[in-house]
Amino acid sequence: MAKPLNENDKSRQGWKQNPEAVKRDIIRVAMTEFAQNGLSGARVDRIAASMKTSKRMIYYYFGDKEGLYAQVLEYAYAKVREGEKKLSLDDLPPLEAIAKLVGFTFDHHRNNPDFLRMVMIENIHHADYLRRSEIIPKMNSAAVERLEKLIARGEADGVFRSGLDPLRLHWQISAFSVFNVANADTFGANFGSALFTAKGQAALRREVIETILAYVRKPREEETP
Amino acid sequence: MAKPLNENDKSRQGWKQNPEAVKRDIIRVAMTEFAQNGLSGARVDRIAASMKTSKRMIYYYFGDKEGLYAQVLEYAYAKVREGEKKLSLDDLPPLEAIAKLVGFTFDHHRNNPDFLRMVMIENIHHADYLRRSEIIPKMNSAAVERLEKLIARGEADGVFRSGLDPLRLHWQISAFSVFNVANADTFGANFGSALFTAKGQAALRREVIETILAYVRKPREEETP
Amino acid sequence: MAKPLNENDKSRQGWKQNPEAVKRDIIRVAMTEFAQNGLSGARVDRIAASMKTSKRMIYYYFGDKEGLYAQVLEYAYAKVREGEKKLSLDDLPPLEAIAKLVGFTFDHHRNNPDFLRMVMIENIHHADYLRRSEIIPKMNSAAVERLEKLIARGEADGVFRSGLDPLRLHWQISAFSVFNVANADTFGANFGSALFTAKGQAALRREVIETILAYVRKPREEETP
Amino acid sequence: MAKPLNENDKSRQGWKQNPEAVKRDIIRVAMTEFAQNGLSGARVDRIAASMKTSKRMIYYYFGDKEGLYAQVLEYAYAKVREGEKKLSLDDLPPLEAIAKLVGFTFDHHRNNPDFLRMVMIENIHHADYLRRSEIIPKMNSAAVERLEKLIARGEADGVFRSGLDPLRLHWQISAFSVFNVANADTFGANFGSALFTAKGQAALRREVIETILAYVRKPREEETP
DNA sequence: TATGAATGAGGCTTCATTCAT
DNA sequence: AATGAATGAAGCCTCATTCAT
Repeated sequence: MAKPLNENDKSRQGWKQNPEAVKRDIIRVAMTEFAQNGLSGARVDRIAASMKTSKRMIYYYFGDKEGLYAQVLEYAYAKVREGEKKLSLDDLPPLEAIAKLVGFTFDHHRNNPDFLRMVMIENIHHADYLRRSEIIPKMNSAAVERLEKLIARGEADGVFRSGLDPLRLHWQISAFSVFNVANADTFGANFGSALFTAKGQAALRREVIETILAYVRKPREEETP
Repeated sequence: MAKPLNENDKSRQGWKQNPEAVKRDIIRVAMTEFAQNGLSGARVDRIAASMKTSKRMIYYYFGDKEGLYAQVLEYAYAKVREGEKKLSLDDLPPLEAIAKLVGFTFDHHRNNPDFLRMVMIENIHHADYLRRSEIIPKMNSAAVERLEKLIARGEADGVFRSGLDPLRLHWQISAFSVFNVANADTFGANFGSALFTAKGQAALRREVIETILAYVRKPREEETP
Repeated sequence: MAKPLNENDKSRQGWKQNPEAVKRDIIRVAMTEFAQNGLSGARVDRIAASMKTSKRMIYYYFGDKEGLYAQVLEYAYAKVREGEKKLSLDDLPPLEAIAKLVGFTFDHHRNNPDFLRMVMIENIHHADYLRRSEIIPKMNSAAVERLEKLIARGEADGVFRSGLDPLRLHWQISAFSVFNVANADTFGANFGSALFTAKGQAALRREVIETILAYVRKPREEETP
Repeated sequence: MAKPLNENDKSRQGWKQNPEAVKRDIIRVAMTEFAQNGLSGARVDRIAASMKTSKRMIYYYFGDKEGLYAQVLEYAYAKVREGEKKLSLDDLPPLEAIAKLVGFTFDHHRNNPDFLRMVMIENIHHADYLRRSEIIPKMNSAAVERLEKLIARGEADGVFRSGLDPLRLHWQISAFSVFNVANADTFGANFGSALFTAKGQAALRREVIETILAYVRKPREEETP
C-alpha cells in the first residue's frame, strides 16, 4: 500500500533500503553492458545511467569495475545452470534422452546469448575471473554427471557405442551449441545468414542432433556377438 | 633504451624507406596486442613500444586504432586462409578425404590461436569490422566449395549419406575446431584441463573425426535398394 | 561481520548510554589515525572501522572531520600537559633541577610520539586549529612559569648565568626534545640510525643535558666580582 | 629574438618543446602546493592551474602524484644542499667557524621554509620517499664531514672540548635551526609570537650560537694539564 | 619520412557526509 | 541514541590522438 508500484520511477524510491534489490538491479544492467562491450569496453557511467540507483552504489557493493564484472559472471553462470535443471531425462529411452539433451542445450544457449557473450569475454581474459570464483566450479559437475548416468544406461541397454567418454561427449554437445551462438556474427558475415534464420536454425538443430546420435549409436558391427 | 646502430648489416635502417616492411611490422605487433586484449583493451602505446618504428607511424599508415584493427583482422584471415590452401583432398577416397579435412582443420585452428582470438573479438563486436572488409569475403568461398565437390564425389561413390549440405557440414567442422581453441580457457576452468593436454587433444581429435564420419557415412539401411 | 552479543559481561552494551565513553573511544582511535596520516590523509571510514560504535556517531558528536580533529588535538595536548605535572623540581638545587627538567622533557616527548606527530601536523596547517582552541592556551603557561621560578632561584644562588630568558630557554629545551622525535625519520634516513638506537639516544640525552647546562651555568669570568 | 620574452604568457608558447623547462616549471609550482598542503592535501588540479603547461604533462613526466612528490622532494634537498656549499669556514679560527656555521644554518633554514615543510611532510610519511631516493643520500655527507674537519682543528688548537662527536653536533645545530622554522606556528600559538619578530629572531640567533659555543668550548678545568 | 613532446576528453574511483528507519 | 544504506562532488589518472620540428 505504502510502497509505490512503479519501480521504474526514480523519484519513487520505494526500492531503497533494500540492498539485495539494489544489487540485483546493478547486476542486471551491468550484465547487458559487459556482454555488449566486454570488460574494458564497458563504461561504468553507462551502467550507472541505466540503473535505478546512483553510480556510487556500484563501488559500495562491488568495490570496483572488476568486482562487478566478477559478480556478473557468477550471476550469468548461476542463471544458466539453474535453467538446465529443468531438463529431466530419466524417463526416456537413452537415445531419445540424448536427442532431447542436445536439442535442449542447443535451444538453451540460443536463448541466453548474453551468457555466451560473457563466456567469450572470459576466454579473452583467459578465464581469469572464472577461475577466481568460488561458486562457479560447484555448478558445473551436474552436466557431466548427468551424461555419465545416461551413458551407463545406454550401454546397459545395448544401444550406445561402447567406450563413450562423458566429458568428451559433453564437449561435443557444447561445441555445437556454443559455436552456433558465439560465432553467429562472423559465420554469418563470412558465409551468409541462411543458417541463422528460423528455418536455418531448425535444420541445423536437427542435423546437430542427428550427428551426435550417429556417433553415440552402436554401429551394426557391434550388434552381433 | 638506445637503439643499436648495427642490428645486423642487412637490415640496418633497411626497413626504413620501405613502407610495406614498416606496415607489416606494425601489423605483426598489433595482432598480438589485439588478440590478447581485444579492441578496447589493446593499447596503442604498448603496440608502439614493441615496434621498431615510432607511434606516429601507426597513425600515418592506418589513420587510427580502428583502422589498424581492421587491417590486422584482414591480415589474420589472409594468413589462415593461405595456410588452408596447402591441403589437397582430390586424390583421396571421399571418406578418407573427410577425415583428413577434419583433422587438418582441427590442427590448423590449434596452430593459429591468435587468429581465433581475433575472430572471437570480432564476434564481440558483432562482426562489424569483418563486414566492412572488402577482401575477407573473397577468401571464404574456397572452404565451402571444396566441401561441395567432396560431397558430390562421396554421393556419386555411394559412400555418403544423401542430402548432405556443404555449408552445414562446414559449420559442424568449424564448430568443433573453433570451440576447441576459442573456449579452451573456460572449458578448462570449468571441467579440468584433461582434454587440453597432448594426450587429451589427440583423443579429442580422433573423436571429432569419428563423429563427422559417423554422420557423413551412408547408414546401412540406405545401402540396400 | 556480525557483532558478538556478549563481548564480555561487564561491558556488554555498557558503553552505550554513556556518551563520554563513546566520545573517548572515538578520540582515542582517531588520534592514531590522524597522527599517522595527517588531517587530509586520515580516513573517516578507517576511524569508524576501528571503533566500537558506528560512523554516524562521529558526526553526531563531532559535527565533521575537522571537528573531530580539533578535539583530538585538544585531547593530545591535555594528556601531555597532564603528564608534565608529575615533575617536581622545587626540592633540587637549580643546576640539578635544570638537568632533571631537560632529561624529563626529552623522555616525555620520546614517550608521546603521537602527540608530536599531531604537533607537526598542526604546523603543516599553520596552527589554525590550535589557535581556535579555547582550552589549549590555558595549559601552556605552566612550563614557562616553572622555568621562570627556577631561573630566579638559580640567579639568586649565583649558579646561573645572568639574564636568562625563560621563554627562550624553554624554546631551546623544546627544540632538542621535539626535533629528536619529530625529525627522527628524515634524520635517520639521511645520516643513519645510530643516534636512534637505545645507546645512541642515551648519549644524545646526556649531551643535550650537558649543552643546556653549559649554557645556563655561570661562566668562570662572572664568578669573581 | 624569435622567442618571446614574456614567459608568463601562456599563449606565447616558446617554452614548448623544452622538456627540462617544462619539468622545472611543474616542480616549482608543485613544491609550493606540496609544502603548503602535504602529499594527500595537495591537489593535482591546483598545481595544473598554476602551471604554464597542461595537467597531462604531470603524468607524462612524473607518472603520478607520488612520482611528482618524490621529484619535488629531491629538488628541495638539492636546492638547499647547493646553498650550503656557499659557506666556507676554513680560513676562520675554530670557535669563530662554529659561530659562523650555526648562524648560517639558522639563517639558511629560515630562508627556505618550503624545504622544511617538505621535510616535516616527509616525517609524517616516515621518510618513505626520501629513503627511496637515489640522489638525496649522496648530498648529505658534506655537512657532517665539514664538522669533522672543524672539530679536528678545534681540538688540535686546544680550544674545543675533547670527545666531540660530529654527528651529534650536527644534530644539535639542526635541532635549533629546524625547530625554529618547522614549529614556529605552534610555538607562536602556544607562547606568543615574540620570538618570531625580527628582534626576537635576532636574540634567538645569538642565544643559539652562544649555546653551541658554550658546549663546544673547552671548559676551564680541562685547560691545565 | 619520421619523431619526441604535448594534449582534451573522458575514464575509474574515493571522499566526507546525509538519509531513512 | 543509534545504524546500515546511500550519495554529490571531486579526486587521480589514462587514452587515443595531434603538434612542432
